[in-house]
Amino acid sequence: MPELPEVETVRRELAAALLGRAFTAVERVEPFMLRDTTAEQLFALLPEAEVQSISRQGKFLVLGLSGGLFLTIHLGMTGQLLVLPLAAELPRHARYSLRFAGEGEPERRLVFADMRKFGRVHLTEGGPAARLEAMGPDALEGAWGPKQLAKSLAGRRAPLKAFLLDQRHLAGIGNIYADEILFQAGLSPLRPAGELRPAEVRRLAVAIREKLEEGVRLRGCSISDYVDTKGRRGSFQDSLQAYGRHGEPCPRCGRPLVRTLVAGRGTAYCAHCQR
DNA sequence: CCCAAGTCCTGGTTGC
DNA sequence: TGCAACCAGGACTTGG
Repeated sequence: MPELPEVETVRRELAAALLGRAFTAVERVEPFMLRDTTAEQLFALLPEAEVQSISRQGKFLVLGLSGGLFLTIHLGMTGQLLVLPLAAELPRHARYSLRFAGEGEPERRLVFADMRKFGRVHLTEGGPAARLEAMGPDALEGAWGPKQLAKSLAGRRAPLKAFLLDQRHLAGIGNIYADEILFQAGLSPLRPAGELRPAEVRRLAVAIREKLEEGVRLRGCSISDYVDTKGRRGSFQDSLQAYGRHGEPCPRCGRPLVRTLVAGRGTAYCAHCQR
C-alpha cells in the first residue's frame, strides 16, 4: 500500500524525471478518477504546462505547474505512477497517461496504473486540492513534536491505532506503518488515545519518525502491489515486525502475535509487549 | 464467500 | 436542551 514512505520515494523520482519539463499531451484519462476537474479541462489545460515543483503532504503528491495550475495525485490502495518511454506498451490497468518532454528530448509517459479504483487526480487553479486543507502536518517532515502530539491525543477515546490512521491528526500513516510504529513503541493499538502518559507519547513520537524514516531509506514496502516509477520494488517488507505476522512469534518476547480488528483494519500486535 | 485497505460519507453518541 | 465534536461502520473496488 502506498503510504508516506512509498509516496516520498515516488516523489523523489518524479522530481528527477519531471522538473523543468512540460506536459505535451493527455493521452488517456478515465473520468471516474477525476476530482475538482473534468476530462475536458484536463485536455485543455495540461498540454504545455511546465512542472515547476513536486511536493508531498501525507500520501498526496502535488505537482505545481506553470500558469498557477496544480495536479494533486493520490495513489489509493494499489496505484502506481510509472515513467515509461513511448515505445513501451501501456500497462494493463492504465487509468491515465500524460506525455511529457524537455527541450529537445524524446517524449515519455507518466502513466497512472491502478488495478482497483481508489486512486484520484485533481487539476486545480491557484492551489492544491481543497481537501488537503483538512489534513494534519506531514508525519515525517511536518512541524510537530511530542507536545503537539499530546495535545491532539488529549481527551480522545478512539483506539490509538484509529488515531494514527486519521489523516486529520498526522498525515501519511497507513495500516502497515501503524502496526510497525505501535510495535516499536510498545503500545497497544487498542489503548484509548487520550490515556497515554507523557513518556508513552514521547515513545510514540520517536517511533513514528523512526519507522517512516526507515521506510523511506528502504524505498517503501512492496508486500503487495507497490513499485516505484521504474517498476522496482522496495524492501521494507523484509523488515516487518508486526504487520501481517499474526500467529508468528513476537520478535521481542516470542509469544505469538495476535490479530484483531481496529477501525475496520486488520491489526497484528503482541498482547504481552504492547500495552 | 471472505479478505485486503485508501478516503469519503452517514448516522449515532458524547459531553460541554 | 442544543449543538458541535467525536467516533464507528458502510460504500466503493478487484484479485487472490
